[in-house]
Amino acid sequence: MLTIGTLAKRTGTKVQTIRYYEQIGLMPEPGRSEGGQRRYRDADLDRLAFIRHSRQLGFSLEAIRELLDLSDSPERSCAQVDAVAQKQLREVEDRIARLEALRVELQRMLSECSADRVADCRILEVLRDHEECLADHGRPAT
Amino acid sequence: MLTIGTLAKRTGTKVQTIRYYEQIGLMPEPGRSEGGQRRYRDADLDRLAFIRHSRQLGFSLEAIRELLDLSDSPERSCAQVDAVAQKQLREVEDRIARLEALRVELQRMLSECSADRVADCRILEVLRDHEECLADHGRPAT
DNA sequence: CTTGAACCTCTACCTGCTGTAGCTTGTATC
DNA sequence: GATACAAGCTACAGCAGGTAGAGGTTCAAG
Repeated sequence: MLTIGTLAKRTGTKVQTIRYYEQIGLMPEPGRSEGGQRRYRDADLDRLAFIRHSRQLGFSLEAIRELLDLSDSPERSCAQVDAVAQKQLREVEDRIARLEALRVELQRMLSECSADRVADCRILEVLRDHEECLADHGRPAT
Repeated sequence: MLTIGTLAKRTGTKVQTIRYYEQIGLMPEPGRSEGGQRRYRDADLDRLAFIRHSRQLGFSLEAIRELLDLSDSPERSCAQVDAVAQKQLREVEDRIARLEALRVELQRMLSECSADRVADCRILEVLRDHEECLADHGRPAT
């Protein structure tokens, strides 16, 4: 029987985060000690590790929920698992592309500014006037 | 005198967002009509455009606040402006690097899985076991 | 038996908005 | 002047994905 602190240490998660995952139904409600403290099994440790690792790969909690559900039915086709991962890959690629555009723009901005007074600062000028931008950055980059 | 809706349309911002910026002190409190509706000047439009454009380049509201403050003192050195932009560039580069690592990992995961049953799915295996990862992805990728 | 670390619940806060409810104002048309 | 309707107003709740703190209880070692 593992305490919440042990789980936290072994998976590199904060204690509060584990309780949060329980609250949103991502982790099951564990058993309790006499005094009411959470007591976990090894299976819970595995599940939490899965969640954390998926988070590190950028999956949303919703996607992780889906992956966990899928992995509970081992006889089903893994096409759905594939689809979830593909979607995640596309999202990551998207984000990279958008950030890349920002990077180029920021670099250009910085390289252009050689003024020393704020009044002549090219950076501020570019920020003031979208027209001076070459990049197409419609959405904020998340 | 411009209404909030006009400002919204011209800058591609939602009306609520403008009110939110006012609430957090990023936009000044504008004058009001007899009936209490906000009425803006052209300077407000410029300021909002600056904010929105900076947001599109990924600057945080805190950074934007700083940039706006700096641009209010045109005689000062623009070194600080430069510093803010540099920091933003570094953050973007960081995020790109982390996402790039994720991309590689996700791609590898996907290419390895040729099972059709969930039970044999490589993707789920990799997610279960961090050790199977080559990439070093300590933090979630934001 | 006492100490002190670790646990408990509950609530609020973070960023950067977005949406809704319920009401008021402004303006164009008749 | 009456009326219709868009657009404005305030206030509050909610999103992701947690994090922090208050104030109190339990567990395990010595």
